Amino acid sequence: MPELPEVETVVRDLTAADIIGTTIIEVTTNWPRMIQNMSPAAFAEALQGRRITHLWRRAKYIVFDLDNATHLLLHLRMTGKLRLDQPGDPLTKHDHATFLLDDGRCLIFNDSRKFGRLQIADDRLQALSHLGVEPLSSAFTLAALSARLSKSTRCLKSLLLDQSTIAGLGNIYVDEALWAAGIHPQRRANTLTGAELQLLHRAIKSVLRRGIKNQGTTLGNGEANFYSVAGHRGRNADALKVFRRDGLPCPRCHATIQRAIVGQRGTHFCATCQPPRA
DNA sequence: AGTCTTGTTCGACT
DNA sequence: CAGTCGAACAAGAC
Repeated sequence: MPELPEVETVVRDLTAADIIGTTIIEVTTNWPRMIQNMSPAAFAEALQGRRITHLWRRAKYIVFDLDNATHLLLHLRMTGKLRLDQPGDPLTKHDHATFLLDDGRCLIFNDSRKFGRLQIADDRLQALSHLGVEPLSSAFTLAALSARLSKSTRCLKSLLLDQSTIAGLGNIYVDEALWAAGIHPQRRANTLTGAELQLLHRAIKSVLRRGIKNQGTTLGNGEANFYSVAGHRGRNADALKVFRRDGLPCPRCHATIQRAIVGQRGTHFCATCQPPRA
């Protein structure tokens, strides 16, 4: 599933494909609910003739800055994918939006589960204001993490998945970070010790940086998996220590990795390295 | 055929 | 009221 490292990989691939500087000529969509706050006709009209001036990521959002100071926000949710087609390439199943560019290429948004969302924002700061701190930015300090966690009685994993706390973590990287830090996912957030907060702070940055370096995590071969712009797979699956490895030995202590449902999400951990209580 | 999965939003509960 | 929790969304994988 696209989390921060996967979305960052998509943005880098689009940038490398020289999408910045192109102009959107024509827009088609076929699933009205994927466009937020706007009719499909208004959405197409807002984009046609607009030049893409910059491209960047905030949390799991892809942001296209446009030449009239508006922004196209795209969230891939669980199964959204982008690809760049050459003229004449056929559409495929689950292609839900097309953006014809002035160089003849076509940016295609494909999403088998239709959970992905597109949005036009006049004010990007307001549109993204619900998001918490960017975990690879200088604002993500140990003090910032400690302040947020110490104010909550919530189960730690649920709080880390909350995008208004730390923006960009998802199920894979939360499980990996908690294993790296040696902290049980069901600990209450405000019960972490100073030493545990420091371990978690380092672990979050570490697993995300490694995910980006490996160009994202692609598990299995189904279409629900992550594929970046050129259709290439991420290499980070080999770096995972616990995610979807239940029943296999823990890489650190060789105890069997457990799976449980925490906050309605499949959760993988080592009960020996990550004891229930500190 | 039925269950599970996933990120985010929204409504309900405490 | 604020914080927390769980249902809902959609459709492929198994």
